Amino acid sequence: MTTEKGLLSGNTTMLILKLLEEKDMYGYQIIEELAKKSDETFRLKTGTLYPILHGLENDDLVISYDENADKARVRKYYHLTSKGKNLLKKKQSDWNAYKNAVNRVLEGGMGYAIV
Amino acid sequence: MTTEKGLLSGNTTMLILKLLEEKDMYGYQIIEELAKKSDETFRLKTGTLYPILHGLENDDLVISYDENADKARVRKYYHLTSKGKNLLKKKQSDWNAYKNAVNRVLEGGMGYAIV
DNA sequence: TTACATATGTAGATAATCTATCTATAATGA
DNA sequence: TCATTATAGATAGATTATCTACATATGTAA
Repeated sequence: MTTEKGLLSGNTTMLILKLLEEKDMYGYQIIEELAKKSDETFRLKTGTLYPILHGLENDDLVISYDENADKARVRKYYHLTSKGKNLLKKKQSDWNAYKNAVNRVLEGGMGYAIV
Repeated sequence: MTTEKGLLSGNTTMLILKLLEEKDMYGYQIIEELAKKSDETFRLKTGTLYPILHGLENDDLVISYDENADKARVRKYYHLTSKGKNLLKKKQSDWNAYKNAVNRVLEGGMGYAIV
């Protein structure tokens, strides 16, 4: 009944794409940057993020490449493709429409004027 | 891959409670009013709305009563309880925090200044 | 040597919403 | 009169998103 599961609900992909628009990042870094920028409101679980990244790569919205962090450790960086940029644009526009519609309902207005 | 299932994702209950805060309504009316106020952005499916209303009643967030629309037809009106009003307040505050966090990420800022 | 941070990953559970279907009556139009 | 649409409420089952929990492995600090 709590109803507030993950808070993110639906916009996770948009936020990930947005971060990758600014610069290439690896998974762990995405989690930390998103937490920082949202002031800890969003802290993705690995079980949420990695499957999403794999799905994005599978759909050619991002491409990945490996880079060595130190001798033994390898980081998997993700880069936004132009297809991914287009999806991001669409998702941002959807978000704005959604946000505005919620606000209209919460502001209790009439929807349209009765003349 | 569409990712945009219902658009509502998570805030349906808040929007229903908000409408009921203004006046008592029956299910069908909630669907129409929400569609009107959101300029058709949100048009709840009956399979979404009625289970939510039953859940709200079960949790004492709303109470229902029957009223005759005409000789044969009965409408089931829902009334927001004080418990429901409190939940609405909390959900509105959660929504604002969420919305602001998303906007912070989309505006591409730093989250906080490095001094 | 214990613990924590870094780093990636999968399996299974849960919750929210949707699709699809069902039952009825009233009103409208052909 | 017959078909369609609007009104009104409801449930079963599917889908999807995200979570919890686990698994693996290295580097670093206490």
